[in-house]
Amino acid sequence: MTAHQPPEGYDPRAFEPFAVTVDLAVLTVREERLHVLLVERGESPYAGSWALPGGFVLPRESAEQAARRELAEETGLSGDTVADLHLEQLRTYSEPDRDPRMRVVSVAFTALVPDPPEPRGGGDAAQARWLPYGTHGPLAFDHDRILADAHDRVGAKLEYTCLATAFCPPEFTLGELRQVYETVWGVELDRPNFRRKVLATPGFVQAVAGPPRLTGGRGKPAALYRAGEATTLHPPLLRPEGRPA
Amino acid sequence: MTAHQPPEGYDPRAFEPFAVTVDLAVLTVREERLHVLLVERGESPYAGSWALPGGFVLPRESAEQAARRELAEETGLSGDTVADLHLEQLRTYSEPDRDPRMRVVSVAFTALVPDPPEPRGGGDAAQARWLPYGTHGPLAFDHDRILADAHDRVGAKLEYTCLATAFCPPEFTLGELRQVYETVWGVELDRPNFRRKVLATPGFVQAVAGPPRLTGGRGKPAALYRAGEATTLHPPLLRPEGRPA
DNA sequence: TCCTTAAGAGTCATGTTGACTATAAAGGTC
DNA sequence: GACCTTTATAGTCAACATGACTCTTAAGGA
Repeated sequence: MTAHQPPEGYDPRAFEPFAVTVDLAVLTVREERLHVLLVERGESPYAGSWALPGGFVLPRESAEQAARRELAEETGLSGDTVADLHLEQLRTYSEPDRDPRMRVVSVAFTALVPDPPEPRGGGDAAQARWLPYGTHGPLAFDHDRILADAHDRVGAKLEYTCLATAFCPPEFTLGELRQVYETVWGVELDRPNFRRKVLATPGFVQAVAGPPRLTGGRGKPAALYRAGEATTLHPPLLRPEGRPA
Repeated sequence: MTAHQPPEGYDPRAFEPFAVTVDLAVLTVREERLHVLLVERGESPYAGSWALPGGFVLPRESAEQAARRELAEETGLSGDTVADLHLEQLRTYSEPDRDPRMRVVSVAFTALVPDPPEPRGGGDAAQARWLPYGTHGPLAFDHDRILADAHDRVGAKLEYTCLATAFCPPEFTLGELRQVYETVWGVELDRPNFRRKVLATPGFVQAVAGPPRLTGGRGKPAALYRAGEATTLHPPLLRPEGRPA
């Protein structure tokens, strides 16, 4: 078969059509734990299971537009808020039997959100909720794998990009930033070394003028920072041990 | 719209269906230049332009299966050879108007091949050819962007994975491996430092017993190595300057 | 025989990292 | 109020990795 030329007599409409959907792995750090946004399925298949939010790509939108639209609908976030979120294509899942009902090719996205606003279901029934990563049972469809892939990807990208700031509110302390790394990687980092590394990387964070902020309780107040201009880290901030699987 | 539940009255078959295709950015290093496998389009749109090889995903195959099948068909490589190639999903391109004829969502893959066997068109007309990267005019559809994304991705992955060995034949010299880095990154690397770094990374390469091989002409014969067990580089082998755009 | 090319061994100064120590500034407890 | 705990922030020091080199070896070509 030649590139992009259907074989003789091929008419895509003659086949059972492919449905194209988006799935969203929306992650946040809340109370020192990684949380995922999930919806509970009401119907078969997988009725009663948790699933990643998502939905069909409409005829005139791109997969990314569909992802932002679904995210707004399922979380009740405003369009402006959703427009600013860090949204990144993860990969596409296309196994023929991943959905028992029909042929569905799904473009998965990873979204990172700072302060987790409690979601409210959109106009319709499905209630989206934040659950601690790993505490939910098996997810519907191949969503366990999608979620695991998203976690792997985010963990890897923390090493060589400034992605961690996407988990933080506009102004944050270095302790909060360190907490992001510790939570996603599941390790403890040395405070002074982390601080030295972040401040030595030009453009990672920029100091905010003004008084330090109380950390919410104990300890010495911490200085505030904003995300900087840089998007990549050179050299990278590597995980303690070797790379995980 | 609730996750994976079509809205009321929604029937995917009622819409113009989405076609799902794969596009392949097949790269190799030949004569110290990066080469891309391209096919010449015979029909409108973009008749006469070069395009990435690719084709439709059939109803019962995954995108990756379709990619390997298309690759075998368009290069004339045997199924076994294609089965061993390094094939990696790049990302999915889904802009509504990327193909003027119909709605086509394309899953792009990057394939890395070692010694470039001159391809022969499969049973059908399209002649696939290796062209030096950048010497072809504008490609059909959004393939310039796909190819650029593939190049970026490969360049970045050379830094922190053992991917470079996928460009090399089963047994290779460190000079050939260095050539891969230099060609993809477009820089010159210091020979002794490159050697030290590669040999110091456990599992990157393993020495092959036996006599050294003549490099094909000048210079001292070089020892041969095979790809090792490792898949990631710790610490990474960073590009000389900062990261490119 | 001499020149050129590339492999491979080794040196040295610099930069980065991991492990630690110490001090400052908050809240909590008795 | 004295004292403990917690967290931020400033340093120190040794191990390690890197970039820039030099030098030797072993091939082909003129």
